[in-house]
Amino acid sequence: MPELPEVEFVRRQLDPVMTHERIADVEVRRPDLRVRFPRQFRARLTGQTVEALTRRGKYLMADLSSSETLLMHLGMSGSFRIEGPGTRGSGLRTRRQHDVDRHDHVVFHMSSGATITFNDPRRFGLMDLLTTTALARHPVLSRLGPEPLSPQFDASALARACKGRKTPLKIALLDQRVVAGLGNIYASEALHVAVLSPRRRASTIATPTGQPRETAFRLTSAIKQVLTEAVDRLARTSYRSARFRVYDREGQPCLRENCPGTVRRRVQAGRSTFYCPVCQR
DNA sequence: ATTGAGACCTGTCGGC
DNA sequence: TGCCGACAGGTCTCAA
Repeated sequence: MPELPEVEFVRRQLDPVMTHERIADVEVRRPDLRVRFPRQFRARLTGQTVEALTRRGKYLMADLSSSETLLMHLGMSGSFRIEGPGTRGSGLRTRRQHDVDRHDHVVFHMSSGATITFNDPRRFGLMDLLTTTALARHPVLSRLGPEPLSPQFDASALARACKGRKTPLKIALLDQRVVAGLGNIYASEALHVAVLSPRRRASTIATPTGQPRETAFRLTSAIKQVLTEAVDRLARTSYRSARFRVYDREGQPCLRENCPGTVRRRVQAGRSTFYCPVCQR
């Protein structure tokens, strides 16, 4: 479920229970997530204070007093449950106690008494513990593209990253080295806002020398708009209830003013893309 | 160097 | 009801 807006939402949920708080203990119930847990995971975390909880793309990073960093990724199905002092348990509890427990892989016991549980049925998530140098050299993190909501992400940056790429534009947007944090939903959404076809070559938004064309400006602001809206909506309405422009709306009318098109689904690189073949060019 | 296909793992949903 | 395939919001690896 998690793309940048959802990960940012999770970060904001965790921040008050983690930042400036001490980790009293950690239970690892199942260490075989996408990446096997590092050695001494529990020992290296226990007793540490979380100094800051930040996000980069879809990654969460807890800076520890030991100056190591706890790196976390939610994969496809990861979530955190916060319980204990100062919190009201999450609705998950009532639903499926059994499945919830079955996929609880890591439990952080904070010295405040709060408990933070990482649950991930598909186990595509990851947790890792990295020194400052290892973090800077991390093969994925060090190559992440700009944060889409930062000033560093502009039409020039996007055009440069897309220059010469023959991949369909939608696929380029999913490449975290182009821009960090877009996923399958918001890539489709942004392309619809920008009125650009997901099928056109990525290189077409740049000139041969990598200068941004008008389409690059449109796409950049569409990405910012779509992500900002989603972050704001989550902040107001605590999860779900999302209404997308095209995602999962196959066969339904295009919502663009005066567009007679019908939303279509097509598979690109093994993933569903939703778009309006009439207005998106 | 790019790019597509398959793999990873579990759950859910619709059709027969 | 039960079985089966298709599909799910992410990423990695491997072969062409």
